[in-house]
Amino acid sequence: MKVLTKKTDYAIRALLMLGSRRGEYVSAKTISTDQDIPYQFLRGLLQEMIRYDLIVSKEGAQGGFMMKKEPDEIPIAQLIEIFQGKVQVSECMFRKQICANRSRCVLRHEIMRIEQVVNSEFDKVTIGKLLRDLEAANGMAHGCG
Amino acid sequence: MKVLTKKTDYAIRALLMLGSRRGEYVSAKTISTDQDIPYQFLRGLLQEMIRYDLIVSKEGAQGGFMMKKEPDEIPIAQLIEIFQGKVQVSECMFRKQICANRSRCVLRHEIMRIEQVVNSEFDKVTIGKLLRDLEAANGMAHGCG
DNA sequence: ATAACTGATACTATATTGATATCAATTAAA
DNA sequence: TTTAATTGATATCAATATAGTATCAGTTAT
Repeated sequence: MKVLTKKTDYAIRALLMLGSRRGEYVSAKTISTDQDIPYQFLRGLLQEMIRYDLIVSKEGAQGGFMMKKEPDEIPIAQLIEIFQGKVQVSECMFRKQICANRSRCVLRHEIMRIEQVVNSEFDKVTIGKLLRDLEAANGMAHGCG
Repeated sequence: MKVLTKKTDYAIRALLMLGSRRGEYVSAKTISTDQDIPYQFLRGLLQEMIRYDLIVSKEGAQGGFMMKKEPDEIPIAQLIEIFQGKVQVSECMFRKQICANRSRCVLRHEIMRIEQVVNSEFDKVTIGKLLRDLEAANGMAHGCG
């Protein structure tokens, strides 16, 4: 079970790069080369992130992409939602048996509870937090592990 | 993002049925009809669960499947692992940048931490627990929600 | 004018998920 | 002892999701 798909993974990496170079426009080509992300695939992801107001773009020569939102205001939960759809553990799996009427369904509650835990974990980790972790790691004797 | 696939969902329902009729052999056909699970698909799932020692089978007329393990010893984490593969948030997404050497990678740690939280949640919910929830729900004024 | 860019969109390939079909072997029971 | 109900094993197929490529029009700094 893969929790993060390539799309989300690439998007996070692109945002980390933009986050570390705030105020400049960074081209898709630069991000693609630097982060080793397939160029056209990345273009699509960047467009999508514009639609969600996470970044802005500038067309033409010397154009590129730039962070719009604060890094701390971008939890990876949001990126997962954008690129993989809302986290849903399952539809009420017990409907056929006892859930003619759903809201009191204790089993559903159990499942929803997990859903919330998972989501809240992904909410805690923001691009801002990852950027700070990254800085700290770079400060240390280089190479990790 | 769908956390439980049909396979896992069906497997849980099948186990709940076997769990509520312990000591008897229940045929795939009965489970299929009762739980509205595609027959041949279910057969495959049951075979898989035999391989993992969760259930046993008896061939021939009046044959079927029966729980082998204690319901409390079957966390849905295990079913997810069997039918969807081990939960892995992602490969170290930052390798290219700083993770020539992985084990000290703080970012990787962040990701692994979430992985553990998610897994531990799915570990807490066992077939046994769901069976008790189910009983409690059936005891209440029928229909939930 | 031109080269470096993004916007938009269509397309292809591959993998995963969900489902069906078939036939041999086993067993309870008529 | 035949038959119907069943599992074991395996092959195949369809639908969907994921990953990646290609193309062309429009914009802008130089």
